Amino acid sequence: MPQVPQRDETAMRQFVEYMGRLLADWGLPRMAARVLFCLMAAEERSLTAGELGERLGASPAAISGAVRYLTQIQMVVREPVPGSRRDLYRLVDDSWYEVTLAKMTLIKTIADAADEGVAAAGGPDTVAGARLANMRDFYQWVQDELPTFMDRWAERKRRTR
Amino acid sequence: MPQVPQRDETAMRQFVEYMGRLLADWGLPRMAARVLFCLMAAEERSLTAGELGERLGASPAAISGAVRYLTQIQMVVREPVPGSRRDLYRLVDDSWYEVTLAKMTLIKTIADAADEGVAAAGGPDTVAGARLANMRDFYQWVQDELPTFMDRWAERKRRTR
DNA sequence: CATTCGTTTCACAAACTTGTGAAAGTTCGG
DNA sequence: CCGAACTTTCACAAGTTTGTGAAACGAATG
Repeated sequence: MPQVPQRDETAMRQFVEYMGRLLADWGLPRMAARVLFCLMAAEERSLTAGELGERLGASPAAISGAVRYLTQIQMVVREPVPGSRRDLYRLVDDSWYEVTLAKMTLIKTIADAADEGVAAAGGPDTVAGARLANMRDFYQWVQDELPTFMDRWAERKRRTR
Repeated sequence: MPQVPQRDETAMRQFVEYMGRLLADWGLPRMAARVLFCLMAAEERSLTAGELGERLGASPAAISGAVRYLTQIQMVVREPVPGSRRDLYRLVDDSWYEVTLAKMTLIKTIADAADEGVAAAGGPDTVAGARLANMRDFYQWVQDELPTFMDRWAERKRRTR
């Protein structure tokens, strides 16, 4: 007889902490990353600030700051519950797809900055200018190709659904 | 008569600082980022530690730490000069392409971690498990597509050369 | 073999991040 | 309205990161 899938709470807590650390390296504030994966790991569709604090062993203040950040970058939505003081926090669908796209805006910034550098160097025919132009072209190209790249994921997901 | 391209030292110094800050946000140690762009911005093919320190207004100690880091991640090579105490530091060609690829290994790590999460959640048929499986699939797909993506850049560069 | 120039190492100081406790603010229930 | 339940804000403490000065180290030169 097949074993019914069993949730392993201990492993889950470890997972949340590990993933939190990974995404902290990626640039998210640490507590925000932990809250994010607490939501990812929850069987519930949404959690209150109190529940988050309890599960993570963090103070209400820390949770407050974290969810503010996460709603700011649109990975989490706040859902006020009518007739209650608690707000519910829910993950935004496809937020991973979105946040990865958002991260990529930095690439455009880098390409633009490199272009400034080319000008300051005295144009692309100087030694430094050529180096910088090369860098600019690479990141510009990545920037241009990204939308198509991401569309392919949307396409694939549509097909396998 | 066309104006000869003129290097603007002031703009260049600003560019180095600005780009340094951008890449510090990207995850590089700040001083390493500044050294990197000091090299990018130089007309010379390579610079000594002393020159780097002078141009950046940083101590020898700081330069030492920064170049150690940069050689570690293979964005810079140290070229000892025979019959001299000074080492020269030179940018590695195509290092931007390379470093971007290297950055992407984190994606694989994230996909693997997400897969652990699916198991801990009790499989992809649980609510949390399905969420995590979705995340895993996205990053796994990106990971799989990246080599092809980067090959297209190499291809394009070959054509436009 | 001593001197000098250049680089590296180490301990410490300054600045920044991050999370907590406590108090204030808000919203619902009586 | 008053009290209770949550949440947010703020000042501060703890932990990290980052760069400096000083001393040690190593290599070339006379």
